[in-house]
Amino acid sequence: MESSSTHLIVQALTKAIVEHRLHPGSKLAEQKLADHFGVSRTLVRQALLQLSQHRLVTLEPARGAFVAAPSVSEAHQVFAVRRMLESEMARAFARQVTPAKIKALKEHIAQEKRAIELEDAPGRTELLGDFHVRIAELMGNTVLAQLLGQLVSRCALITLMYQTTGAAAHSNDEHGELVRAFAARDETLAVRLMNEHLLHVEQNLSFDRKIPSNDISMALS
Amino acid sequence: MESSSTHLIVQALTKAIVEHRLHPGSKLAEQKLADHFGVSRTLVRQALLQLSQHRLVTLEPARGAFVAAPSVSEAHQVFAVRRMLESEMARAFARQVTPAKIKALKEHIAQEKRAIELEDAPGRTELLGDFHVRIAELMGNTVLAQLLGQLVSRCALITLMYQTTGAAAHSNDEHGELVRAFAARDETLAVRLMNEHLLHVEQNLSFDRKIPSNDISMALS
DNA sequence: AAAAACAAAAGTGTATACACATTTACACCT
DNA sequence: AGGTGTAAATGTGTATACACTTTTGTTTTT
Repeated sequence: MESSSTHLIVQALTKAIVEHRLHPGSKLAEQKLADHFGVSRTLVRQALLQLSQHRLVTLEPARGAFVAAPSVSEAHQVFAVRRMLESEMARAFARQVTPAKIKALKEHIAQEKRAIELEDAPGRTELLGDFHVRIAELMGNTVLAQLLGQLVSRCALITLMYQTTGAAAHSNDEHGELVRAFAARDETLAVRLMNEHLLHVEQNLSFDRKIPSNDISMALS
Repeated sequence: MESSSTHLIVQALTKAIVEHRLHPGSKLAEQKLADHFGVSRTLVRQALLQLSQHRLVTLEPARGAFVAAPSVSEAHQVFAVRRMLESEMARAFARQVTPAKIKALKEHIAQEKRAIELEDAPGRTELLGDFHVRIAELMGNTVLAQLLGQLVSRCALITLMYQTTGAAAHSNDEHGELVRAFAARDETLAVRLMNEHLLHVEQNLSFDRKIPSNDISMALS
């Protein structure tokens, strides 16, 4: 089993949704997607099914697939889960940190900074999210990394891509502080900083936004 | 979209896998399953795709679907994630506990005890796992509840159904202690107990087991 | 007799076909 | 004019068909 064509479609749609090129609520018609990707509806349906499991797409019986539009309550729940999971992840990471890992994170933060300075909004959103996944990867826990990856994607759908450059810079700063706490092996501080960081990100969400409709072929370029 | 037939198949297979009626490594041939459920391969494939996302099934390209056989390393990673997530869940729950919630948990524990006394192995495994999911539900965080549900399923695939009655009774006792800590609103104790409880469950795993092959129609009754 | 090669069988991967539900458009009635 | 009912069109849900790959069993070769 497992066709890589399906995976390509999943990735393309995930990217488009997370980068807000496809807006929440947009209809994802199977035949249109099939034409666009040059495959049959079969593969598109497989992809949509996967995306619905990732909660990036909602499926309505006999009506079709739509880009997910998480409720405010769901958004808060996702962030609550991230705080539970990631504050303890920070503790575990602080316990097993090495110079090489610190270096890797510092390099990641430098990349973030570059994307922010270039006002590359999609790039910086992805990088700011990946920072958290990267920590899990550096811990060698792929289960955690994958789980967190999904949560971060969901948050990206929630977070505004048009997050102010200021807010992005703030996140970047907090990542820096966090790494300093890791380097000092200060568990307690790392836990506190991670918690506060995620609270700040959540607070910066603006939950009052119009959802413009959108054309599939435009969004996928 | 969304056919409930597919969901029925997913549930039936999940139950069979979690209860170890289908053993890790068993081949899940599409046509055989299709015949058994009286549907076409299309729906079976959808179900298998979903199960592979839940990590209860692995898909090998052009070879087919097999009941997942998590490695020892993966098992430890899953438990590590559960400890991170659930210790903080315990803290949050202790903060927002009410008499009604305590009552609900006590009733659940009574059910566990009954299943253990009746030596109902599948029933007790499910109930012992559901205790953790129930806490998330009582917190009103459905995101957390669903996530935890998947992690618990994965653990059930890992845990032995033939877990000794003694180990099951031990888990049941620890659930009771945990609820007492909740009732006393003792955050710190609740966190510690949850951590220790999950460590005990993990330690009781026996990682050296033969995997007998199995017939699909037998297992699904 | 063991190994290699080949043919048949079984099974997966993708496309297409068709039944049914939903949406849309238009004519009809009030 | 506005609302209602009906028919066409559009789209989803499931089954089936067919190409291609893997497996299996048999024959051939050394």
